[in-house]
Amino acid sequence: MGTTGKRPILRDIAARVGVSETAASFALNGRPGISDETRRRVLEVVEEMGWRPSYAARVLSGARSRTIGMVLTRTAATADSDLFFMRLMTGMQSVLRRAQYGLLIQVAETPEEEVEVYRTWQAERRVDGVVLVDLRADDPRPRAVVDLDLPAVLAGGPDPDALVPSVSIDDTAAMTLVLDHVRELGHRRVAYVCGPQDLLHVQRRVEAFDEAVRHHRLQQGSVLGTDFTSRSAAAATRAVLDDPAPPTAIICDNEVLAVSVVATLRALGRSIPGDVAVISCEDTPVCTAMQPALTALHRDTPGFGADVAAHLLGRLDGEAPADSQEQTPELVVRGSTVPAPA
Amino acid sequence: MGTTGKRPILRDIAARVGVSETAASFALNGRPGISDETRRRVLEVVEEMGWRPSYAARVLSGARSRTIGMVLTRTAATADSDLFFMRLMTGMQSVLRRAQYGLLIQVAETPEEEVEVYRTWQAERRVDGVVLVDLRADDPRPRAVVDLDLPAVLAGGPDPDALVPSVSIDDTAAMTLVLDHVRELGHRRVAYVCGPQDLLHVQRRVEAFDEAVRHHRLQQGSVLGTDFTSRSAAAATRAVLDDPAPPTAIICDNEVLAVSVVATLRALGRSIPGDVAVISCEDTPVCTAMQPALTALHRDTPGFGADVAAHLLGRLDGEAPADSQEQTPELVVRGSTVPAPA
DNA sequence: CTGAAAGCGCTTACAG
DNA sequence: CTGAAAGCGCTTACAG
Repeated sequence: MGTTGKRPILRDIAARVGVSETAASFALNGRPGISDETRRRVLEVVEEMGWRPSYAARVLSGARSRTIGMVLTRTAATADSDLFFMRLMTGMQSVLRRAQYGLLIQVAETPEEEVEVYRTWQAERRVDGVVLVDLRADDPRPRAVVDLDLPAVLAGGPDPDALVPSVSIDDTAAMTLVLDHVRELGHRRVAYVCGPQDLLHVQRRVEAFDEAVRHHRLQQGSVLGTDFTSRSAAAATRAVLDDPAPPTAIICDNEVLAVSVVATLRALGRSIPGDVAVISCEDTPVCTAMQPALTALHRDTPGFGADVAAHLLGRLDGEAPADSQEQTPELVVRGSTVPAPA
Repeated sequence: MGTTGKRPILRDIAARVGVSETAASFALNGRPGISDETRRRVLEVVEEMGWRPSYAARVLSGARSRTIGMVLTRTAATADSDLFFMRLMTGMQSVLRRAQYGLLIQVAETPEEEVEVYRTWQAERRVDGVVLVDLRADDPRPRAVVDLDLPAVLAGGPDPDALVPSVSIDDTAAMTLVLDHVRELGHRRVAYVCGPQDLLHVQRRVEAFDEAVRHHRLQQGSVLGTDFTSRSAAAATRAVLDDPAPPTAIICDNEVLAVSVVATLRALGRSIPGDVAVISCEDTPVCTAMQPALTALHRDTPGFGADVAAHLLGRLDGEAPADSQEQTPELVVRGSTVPAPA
């Protein structure tokens, strides 16, 4: 038993004020033709009776659902991508909240299941738009949302087929930043421990890495694929250190990989950064807590989420689809590449 | 322009089949009084025309919203709690998805703002129930959801006022597990680096720790509060090691604190586990990637989320409110407390 | 400036 | 076994 009696409806408000339901509705929605006095009284009674519009009724009579959907397809889930999602969501919320939008979350197991969720959401008119993440090669999702007429924005693009507008991070520039730092320190043999290459953002980074290696004629530039697990990163590290000319710097796609690489190097008797420098392409609290702290690419993921949400809301308000670009992440140099002055 | 024409409504289905809208509705909702043949034809045409019920229309005519709400209040946000939330959400989804429920997420900045979100959700009939997390001392939320008549379940309880049923982890048993392990290894001086003590689950662990220290007459049992940041954990570690009889084992509330404690110990020239053993009360990929790997309390957070969701759905189906208890986390012993045999 | 009426797309008593 | 009608709680042309 709550303290609330029966929930008031608009009719109750109108009756209490002594006007028609139409008048009350107009007053609330700021439409013309209502005297200031009436408007004031309506708002007063609404406040007094604690009325709030029924969401379903509003949507049924044509209003937007004021909900954005996001599906997380948990293939290769990692702690690191979990962090990324949380930050993305938090950032999106900062914008959505102001616009009175909610965020509907669904977890799927395959891209096909994810597409099915979009189909349902659109058919039910349950969301106004969706945010796509982790695009892969030959991903069915952009085509699907276009066919469904479901407004969408890609968080981390671009979409190679240009079907869905995106908010992108310049992966090439980010990788260049890392390699410039490494080269300036004099390293000529560099390895890159990356994630699964069917992820387009991994692909872009690998291409940028390869390109830089060629351009600067580095002596070594191995790309070591992993499935984002510590185990695979450890195996990759052991393998590459067997090389007669092993790398003196190792770039890691994220923090979990970096922590594993560091541990493996130590187990093999290598010191950091003395023997091998290590860089993480993702900055998390663990990077600063380690000893030495990890040099890392730092990006403002909540800010990224905010931009993604703003972009999508803009589209819903009729803005033309357009790709936008985030600021390049910044490189935070720490002890894993440059020893602290004694 | 999608490939879809106009979205069909139930009337179109009924017309196509040649029955009344009522008949079509009854057929779809498995109500009696419809011939098998009619039912079959309705389902056939629904499939053929790709009809799905309008969410808003259904809710407006009395159906449940089939949505569960969860508000994250980001006071003292840490990477670790982000991981926890993601896993909780993922686990909840595994149950919600099967029940055709969605999860609506909102981020708030204060408990008061969180309560306001509940008020709005309930007034709009936007969710059927909510999941509460991170209860604090004198938390306004249990009272609020009760007053709002909003079904709720507390993830990680119990609620001291018993207003809201909970799914709990036995924090006392978990802490006992850790201390038993540490005592078996012969440690008599133990410190506990914990989170903010206004969090009830932290409070419960601290009490269990204190109790065990008294009961087993340990020589030292310092509780070191932190705000969950690496910085505060480092400071706490330095401080306690200045003690004339410093701890030989340090228990940490989570992985971020543990990583920081390990780094600080190393910086002070202490070896792990030789000089000091370290335990994390939260197991994440970083715990296994470190060298030595961290002994940690491992719990099945997705499973916990699944139980929480099932509990809430049960309440919505009329089950009596009841507290339930999760399995005690298990202790995974690794190199940070016991050196690997050479 | 305001009111009576229809409509959004379902569900569900109530008659037949 | 089936149909006509009312209702959920809003919004919005359309008359006055």
